[in-house]
Amino acid sequence: TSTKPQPSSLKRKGKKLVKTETTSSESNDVCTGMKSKKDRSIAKKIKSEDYVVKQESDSEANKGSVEEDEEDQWWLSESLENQSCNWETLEHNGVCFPPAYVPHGVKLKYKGMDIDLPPEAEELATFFAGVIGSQYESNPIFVNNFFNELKRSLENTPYGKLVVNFEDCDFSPIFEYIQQLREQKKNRTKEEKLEEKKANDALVERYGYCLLDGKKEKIGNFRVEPPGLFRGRGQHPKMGSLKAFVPEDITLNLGYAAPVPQAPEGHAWGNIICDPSVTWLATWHDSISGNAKYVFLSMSSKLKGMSDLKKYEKARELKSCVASIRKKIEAELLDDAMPVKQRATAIWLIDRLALRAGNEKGEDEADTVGCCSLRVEHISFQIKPDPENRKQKQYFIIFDFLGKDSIRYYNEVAVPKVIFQNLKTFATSAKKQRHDPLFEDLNSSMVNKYLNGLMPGLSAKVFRTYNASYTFQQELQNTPAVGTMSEKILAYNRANRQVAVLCNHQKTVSKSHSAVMDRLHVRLKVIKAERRYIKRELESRNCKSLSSSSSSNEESGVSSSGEDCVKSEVKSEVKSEAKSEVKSEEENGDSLDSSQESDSLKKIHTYSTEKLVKKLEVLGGRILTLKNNILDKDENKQTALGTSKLNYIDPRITVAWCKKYDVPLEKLFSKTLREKFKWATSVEQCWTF
DNA sequence: TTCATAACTTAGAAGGCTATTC
DNA sequence: GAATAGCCTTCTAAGTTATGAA
Repeated sequence: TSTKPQPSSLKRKGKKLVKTETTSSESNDVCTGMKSKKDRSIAKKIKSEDYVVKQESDSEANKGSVEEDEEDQWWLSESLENQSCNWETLEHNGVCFPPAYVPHGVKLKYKGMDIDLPPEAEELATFFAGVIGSQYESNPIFVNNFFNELKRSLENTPYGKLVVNFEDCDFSPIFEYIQQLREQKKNRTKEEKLEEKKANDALVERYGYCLLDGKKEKIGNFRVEPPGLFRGRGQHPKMGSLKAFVPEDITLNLGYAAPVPQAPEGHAWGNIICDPSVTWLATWHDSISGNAKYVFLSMSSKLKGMSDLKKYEKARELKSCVASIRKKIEAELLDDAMPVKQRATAIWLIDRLALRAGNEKGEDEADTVGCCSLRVEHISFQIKPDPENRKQKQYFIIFDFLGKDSIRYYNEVAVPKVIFQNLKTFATSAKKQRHDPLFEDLNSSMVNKYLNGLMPGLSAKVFRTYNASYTFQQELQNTPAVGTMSEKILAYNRANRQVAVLCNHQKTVSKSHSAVMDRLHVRLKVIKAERRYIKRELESRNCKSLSSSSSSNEESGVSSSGEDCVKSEVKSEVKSEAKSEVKSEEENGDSLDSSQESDSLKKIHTYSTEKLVKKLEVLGGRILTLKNNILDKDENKQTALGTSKLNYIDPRITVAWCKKYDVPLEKLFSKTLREKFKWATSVEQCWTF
């Protein structure tokens, strides 16, 4: 009999322990003889909890004893040292398979002829009909790859030689069928929706959680990716190819004593291993790239939380030594050796522009670059006179390239002369062509190796985290000491936006953006107009009280005093403003409904003066909030704030800021974010990055 | 040293859900 | 109560980095 391998013997990659596959029903006994005392006690606990872990509601989860809560607060006790072993026991129910394809029988038309497709081809055609209306439909790479797949699926059928031209294919019957299904889905009854929710909840209950060292943890992506046409970003050469689902390719990672879950009917797991040196629960291969895909724990889990905390602590460590690192890099910019000069210049860009490292990419991937993989064609040079001192020159580099996800990076940057000269040398040396690499003596692993020598654990991406968090903290200093909630949140979002701009996090402007902005402007005008009506009403009441003593003067149009002059001036100004307001509303076609207008006017006349003054205050507040809202929205139309909030900004900065400015955390972090950053919520308001 | 790749983080899009508006 | 907007979550593509083998 073998003895249970200790985790330390499993830490090296490639030395994974392969378990003998057993099903849940025969499970627990198989390894009994190998269990340690601790394992046995955990196995018992797991059994008593019925293994299939139940989803707790928020309130139920919070009912745990103080002892349990403290146990959950790993950040108070766990060491952040690198550990070769991520867990001692791990149990889960495997992964959730996508439903098998059910043929619908709707025909493809080819040259007007009905084609009765075999199931595989029909599934492919249905995948394609699913992208009709999207940008992929008209993308020649996508269409070509898809059509090759379709032809391949028809090779050994009577249609193999008939279906040869994509242009002769008519997918509209299948498209219409899909639309019908979508419509049906939209029009589901309450009962149907409830039924579906129940079924989904059951899946989440079965597959959505695992037991890691006896503690229930949420799993991130327990559903295996369903088959479909690959939707690569940018000009990906493989887009439109079939991304297959191969059930037998799935490997599960389970604790040594854990029961092996039953594979779905008719299938078997590809492999079962026990490797506590990794955090994934299941893996398979992507049929397009051959790359591994994994099932990991959710971001609210202890393992992910620890990894996050480590990341930010590493960035803080960089903060403490960034000055000396920069000094060293600046000296190396002038080094005679080309590899050193190139490395220093690249690191300067990674640090100051928050560029990604930039690994080399393959032929079968989209042509995107990062710092080390920049090519001559991606930068241009410009020298301008310094506007403040015409005798001085300003040196500019214009960056224009496609970065991660084929998002364009365009930036005109004023740089020190030495950076300008270095880049110019790199771009023009050895008769380089446009498509040649700018840093031919450099790659990302050389940069990282060097950085690691300057500070243990330092790599290119730590600069991005450090600069993002540091910038955010600095920008937050612009928060008004005294301000309304909306002003504070605007300040927060502005700081967030600075970071998003630095990291070049973009989103496509929504189709409805301009319409939404128009509507907000109209709403603002309406409120302003209402405020003016009230002001006018108050003015006239004031005047009436005055006029009782000087009505003759007013009637004759002659003011008895300078004060009256001013009042009438204000009055006429308000009148004309209100008029122009209404006029511009009419021009926009969005004026107040006339009945509404007169209603609100009527009401205003019946209100007491005190009530009107109060209403005036309320409207003032509303106008301010709306103005901030408009500003925020417009500045934000193209910038995605979420990515930096999720991955780059140390959440402790937000927590401390919220405490300092008395802003509820819920205003800034969604439920998932609060769960993810549980470890950050206990910091004091004086905490700094 | 180079190459391949395992294992993880980071990323935008899509679609669902919910609050708001009419 | 329906329509709409926008927030939030899910999905999975696309990066980075460390490590082992050749």
